[in-house]
Amino acid sequence: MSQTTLPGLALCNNAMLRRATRKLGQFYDDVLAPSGLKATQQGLLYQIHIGNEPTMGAIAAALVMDLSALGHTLKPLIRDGYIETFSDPADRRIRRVRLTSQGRIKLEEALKLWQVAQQRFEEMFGKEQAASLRAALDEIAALDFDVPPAAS
Amino acid sequence: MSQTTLPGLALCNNAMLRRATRKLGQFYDDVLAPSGLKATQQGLLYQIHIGNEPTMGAIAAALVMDLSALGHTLKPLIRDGYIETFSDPADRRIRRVRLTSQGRIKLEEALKLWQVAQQRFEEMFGKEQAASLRAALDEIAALDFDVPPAAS
DNA sequence: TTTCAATGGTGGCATATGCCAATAATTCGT
DNA sequence: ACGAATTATTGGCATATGCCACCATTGAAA
Repeated sequence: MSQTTLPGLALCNNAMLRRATRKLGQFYDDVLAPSGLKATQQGLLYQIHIGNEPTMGAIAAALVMDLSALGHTLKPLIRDGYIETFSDPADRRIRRVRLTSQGRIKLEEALKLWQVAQQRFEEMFGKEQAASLRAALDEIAALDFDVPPAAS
Repeated sequence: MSQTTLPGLALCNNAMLRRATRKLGQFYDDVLAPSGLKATQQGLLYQIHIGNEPTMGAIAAALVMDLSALGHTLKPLIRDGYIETFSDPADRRIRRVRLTSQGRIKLEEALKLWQVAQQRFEEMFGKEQAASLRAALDEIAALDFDVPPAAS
């Protein structure tokens, strides 16, 4: 009877977010499977595609992702020949990323599948509700939890 | 100009969900850091705590998580002495999980920090909005994307 | 220009998650 | 009771993500 009395983790915003992410991620991954890409990879390719040979830092910032995490995540995509990186001639610390022609083809293929997943999900969840959910999620991603000390 | 014309990934429900999860996860993790637990681990300890010596399968189902993933995630917690598993006497295939006394203490400690994170987030995002967000996320976790073939 | 702090990445290590192929323990049909 | 089908886990391998330490390059100060 304990479990009916205690609050459960349904109150934790973070836990609920992760749980829904697992669920939705599996669905998008399933639909994208025929392309051989995971949803995260497709998103990454797309982000690179819409950027203008973006820098790693720019991509990481756009995705609210740790720079080193991004680096790790790019590796399989580089290995599989979908993207390539190159140093910015003006500042050799900077590395820019772009799709290879193979990457462009693969992205196009994956986008078709993505549309299927996206549509199917919104059909079940509600297009309106999906839009407001995305808005809320965007707000969260933009929140500025003030960094602790920052003794300037 | 490409990037101002093309839709960006803000339309992808899955990508937005992941992005928000990264952001919020980092925040909760930061706040929980003094306890030495990640937010995922705290959530797991809590889930075990409110269950009645739950089975691995029950926990995985509640969290909409792959059973093997759960197994992997439990390892550090077992290693650190916060939880322990034991076979169900009635069905030795089943393994049940429970907190150790050390785990109960650690969970209590982490819960205090969790409240701080939870409160701070809701203060910024809005208590009402957080509640409806959780409701939406719960709905997603409960969706039944009909499994493909299932030729019964 | 010599030096040094700041910027941008990479590599190592650890957790989070998933899929698939064993394994072990049960259950069931005959 | 025996062997097939089922159930509950574990282990191996791969991606997703983060933190921290370290290296290369710049830009600014002395």
